[in-house]
Amino acid sequence: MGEAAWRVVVRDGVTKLSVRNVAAEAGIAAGSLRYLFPTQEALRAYVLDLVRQRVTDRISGMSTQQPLRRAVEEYFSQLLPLDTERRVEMEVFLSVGVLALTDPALRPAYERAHHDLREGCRQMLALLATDPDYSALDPDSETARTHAFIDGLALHLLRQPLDESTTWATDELARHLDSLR
Amino acid sequence: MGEAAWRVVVRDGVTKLSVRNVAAEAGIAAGSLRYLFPTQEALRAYVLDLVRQRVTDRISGMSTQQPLRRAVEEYFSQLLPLDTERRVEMEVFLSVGVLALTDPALRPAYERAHHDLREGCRQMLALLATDPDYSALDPDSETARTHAFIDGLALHLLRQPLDESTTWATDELARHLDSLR
DNA sequence: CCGTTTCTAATACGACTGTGCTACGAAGTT
DNA sequence: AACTTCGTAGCACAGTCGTATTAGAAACGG
Repeated sequence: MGEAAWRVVVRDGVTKLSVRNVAAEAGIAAGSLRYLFPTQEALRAYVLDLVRQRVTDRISGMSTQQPLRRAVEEYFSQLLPLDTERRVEMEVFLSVGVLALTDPALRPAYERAHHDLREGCRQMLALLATDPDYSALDPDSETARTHAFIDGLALHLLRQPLDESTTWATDELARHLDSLR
Repeated sequence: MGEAAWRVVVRDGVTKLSVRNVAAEAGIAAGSLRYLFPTQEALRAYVLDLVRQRVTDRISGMSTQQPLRRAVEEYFSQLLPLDTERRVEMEVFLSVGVLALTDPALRPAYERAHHDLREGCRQMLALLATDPDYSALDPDSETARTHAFIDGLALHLLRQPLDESTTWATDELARHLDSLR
C-alpha cells in the first residue's frame, strides 16, 4: 500500500499525492483507502515514516564482518541513493519532507528520521574511532559535519539520472573518511 | 510579484502554490496574473529562478576587504539560511526544487542554481588556496565535498525555527574550513 | 446460525484547480 | 485622429481535490 504511494510520488511528484491517485495506483477504491488513511495528512505522515522504517530496517540487517573502515564506508553508502531502492526512498523522503516545513503534523515523522540518521552517523563514527588509525577522531564533535556531508551528497545524487555513474559520490565519501584520520 | 509567490510557499507550503493563491496574495485578479505566467509551470520556474538570481546578486555585492580566511567564511555563510531573507530563499528553493525531480520544465532553473553554487564553492576554495596556510589545498578536488557539506548544513538548518541559535552551524563551517588546512 | 467487527465500495457535495476566452481601460504609436 | 499593444479583470468550463455518508461484503467469535 505504501509502495503505491511511493510510485505516485516518484512518477508524478508530491503535488499528485492524493487519496484518489494512490487508491488508483493500488487498484482499490478511493473510499476504501480512506478507511486506512482518513485524512490526507495521515497518508503523508505514513509515507514519510515508512521511509524511515525501511531505511533503519535495511541498515540493521547489515552484516559487519568486514574490516572496520570498509564496514563504516558501506554503512554510509546505504544512506546514499545509489540504487533504485534507495533512490526511491530518498526522493519520497525529500519530497514529502519539505511539506513538514509548513505542516506541523508531518514534523514528528521528519524529526524522527533526522534523529535516527544523526545517531547512526554518531555510532558509525564511534565504531570507526576504535580503529587505531583513527585514534585522533572524536566522534561527537564530528557527527554533525559528517551528517551534513552525507545528506548533501544524497541531495546532489538525486540530480542525476539513475543510470549515470555514481563513483564520484563514493569517492567523495572515501575521501571524507580519509580526512577524518 | 515573485515575493508574493514566496510568501505563499513559506506560509502554506508548495502544494498551495497556485495561480489563484499567488494572485490573491499579490492583490490582483487571477486572470491578470496569467498574463505574466500563462501556465502554472511558468510560475514555478519563475519562482525557482528568482531565488538563484537573488542569491547570486547578494553574493556578488559582497565586499572582500577582509582577511582571506574570514572573507571565505562569510561567503559560505551567505549560502546558509541564517536570517529571515536567506531562510525564505532556501525554503522556496528546496520546496520548488523537489518538483524538478518529476517536472522536466523545472530542471533548467534547478540545474543552473546548482551549477552556480558549485562554481561559487570552487572559486572560494581557489581563493582560499592562495593563503599560505592553505598551500596544501587543491580546490578542484575539494569542491564537491565542500559543496555537499554546505548544502547538507543548509538542509539541517531548515529543521529548526528561525529564533533558535545557529552558532552550531557556523562552528561546523569553521571547523570544516580548518580541516582543509 | 447469528451478530459483530473489519474491510471495501460507491456516490455526493462543496471547494479548489488550471486554463481558455472575452472584454475593458490606459498608454503609446503612426 | 485612429489604431495597436499592454496590463488587468472577470467568467466559464472541465477536472480534481478532501471528505462525509451510506451500504454491502467478508471474516470471525459466540
